Amino acid sequence: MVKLDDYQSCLVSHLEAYMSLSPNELALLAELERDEVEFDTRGCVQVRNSDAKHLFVVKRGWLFSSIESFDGYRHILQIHHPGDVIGIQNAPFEEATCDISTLDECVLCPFERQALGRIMNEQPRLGALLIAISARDQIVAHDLKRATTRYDAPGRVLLLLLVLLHRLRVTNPSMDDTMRLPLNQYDIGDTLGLTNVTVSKALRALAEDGWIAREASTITLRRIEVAKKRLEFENRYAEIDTSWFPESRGR
Amino acid sequence: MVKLDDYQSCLVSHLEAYMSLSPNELALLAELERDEVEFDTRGCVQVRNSDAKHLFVVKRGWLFSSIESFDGYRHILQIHHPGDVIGIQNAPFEEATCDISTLDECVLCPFERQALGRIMNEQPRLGALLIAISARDQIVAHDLKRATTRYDAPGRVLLLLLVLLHRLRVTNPSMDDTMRLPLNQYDIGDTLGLTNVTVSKALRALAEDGWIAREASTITLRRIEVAKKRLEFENRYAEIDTSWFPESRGR
DNA sequence: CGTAGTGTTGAGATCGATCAAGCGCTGTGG
DNA sequence: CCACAGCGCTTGATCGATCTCAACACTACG
Repeated sequence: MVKLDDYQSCLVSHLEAYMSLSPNELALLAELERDEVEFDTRGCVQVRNSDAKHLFVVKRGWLFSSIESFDGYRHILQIHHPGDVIGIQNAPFEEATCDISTLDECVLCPFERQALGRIMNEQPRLGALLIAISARDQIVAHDLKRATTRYDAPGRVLLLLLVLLHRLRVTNPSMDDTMRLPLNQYDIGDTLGLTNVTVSKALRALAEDGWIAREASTITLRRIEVAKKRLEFENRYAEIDTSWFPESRGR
Repeated sequence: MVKLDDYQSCLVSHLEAYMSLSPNELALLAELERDEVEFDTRGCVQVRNSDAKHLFVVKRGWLFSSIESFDGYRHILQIHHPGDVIGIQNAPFEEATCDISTLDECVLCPFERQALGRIMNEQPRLGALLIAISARDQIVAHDLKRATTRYDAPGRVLLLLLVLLHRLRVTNPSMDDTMRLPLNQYDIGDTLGLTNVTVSKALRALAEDGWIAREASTITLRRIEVAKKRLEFENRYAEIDTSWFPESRGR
């Protein structure tokens, strides 16, 4: 258990990138982030089929949701960053539909699933935003799925890098084209339906063709605009249409 | 424009499979289904990047959401059945993120995106259920994505058939193991990341191995329980945990 | 100094894509 | 009634991208 009061809430930055929040909404969000739990690198946060009592706000660190088959294969469904809420799309199910693991040292804020119902009841506008962000993440997952069936290995890897960079920029607007990548090549492979071997070769090819520059676990993207066009990349993170949201409640 | 007042609403059957609805909630739903529009077989309902003003309730017929790349490839994201609401996961975006096309003669009920906000405001419990159903469909999409990267062609096709059968049973509880399949082999391929040729061979292999029986566009599944285990199929349609939903509003 | 985790490289095997030809059915027009 | 075109489906041959298997390099760490 660690207290990090000096951190500005990443969740608030994430949400305020799309909509400015009222004091009441901020107060409700603060409740979600009341408890903090620290997790080690490469640790396990949630096990599939266990009782999914909690959702999590990511305060620090990267995580991923995955499913492991009985023959040992792992499929990574989604990658989570600071400012994300994990578990909204699992809300329909009592038991966790996937494993959740850390890629980093992480600080998470667990909160009860009931809180989601309370938000929808008391501050429906905030509820709509959380739902919309979760829906946006699903669209991103669709984009990656399409790449998985349509592009070769280097194309898939490059698209994933583009997606990650644009996601990070939402909560770090000052970022340039360089990012730290805590995923190893097995992780990337399990996200894109490739093996670590193919990922290694794809990264090498991307570097040789001048799409990326690598240095340890840091990656710089080059020729981003060209890459976006080639891969038909759409930045799903740019904006969220809030025009249909219910009105903010005074209290 | 066609009136079909004698139809029991499939949307209501779909929702009541998971939660019984109050008169107020039913009244709000009825408003969504006020307008009816008929579409021809293999027609276009929505074009990507057009103004996504409407969501749709499916009253009759099958549809699919897809994305077409500029090189002509089509990727099918989701298949829609009577009783579905199309467009909830696109709500965050002003412009449609995908095309929507019919597979059948369809009857749809278009409604304004604002209505979703109103439901979340006035009947948050009903809003939560609609969101939960949309989230469930995303989990199903994840299952199919996993199959796409992990299983060979016959495995993918068989999993898709299992998914479709279980979805149809939600709104037709009396169904047996036979269903009409308005998808052609190109459609199946575009859903699973295969070509029509591979789908043809996969269906043939499945029939030879006794997993399915075919007759025109009708398919009967055999040895369903064994297939479920082999493919680690989970029936996401069985139940939705409503325990966290906000309370029903008296008015 | 040994071990575990990660990344690299190469050789052979495999599954699905591609290409191509042909079949059966349906609707249309002569 | 027949000829024809279009569509969906089938089947076979060849090709290529990725997987599998295996060996090895590098680093961190005890």
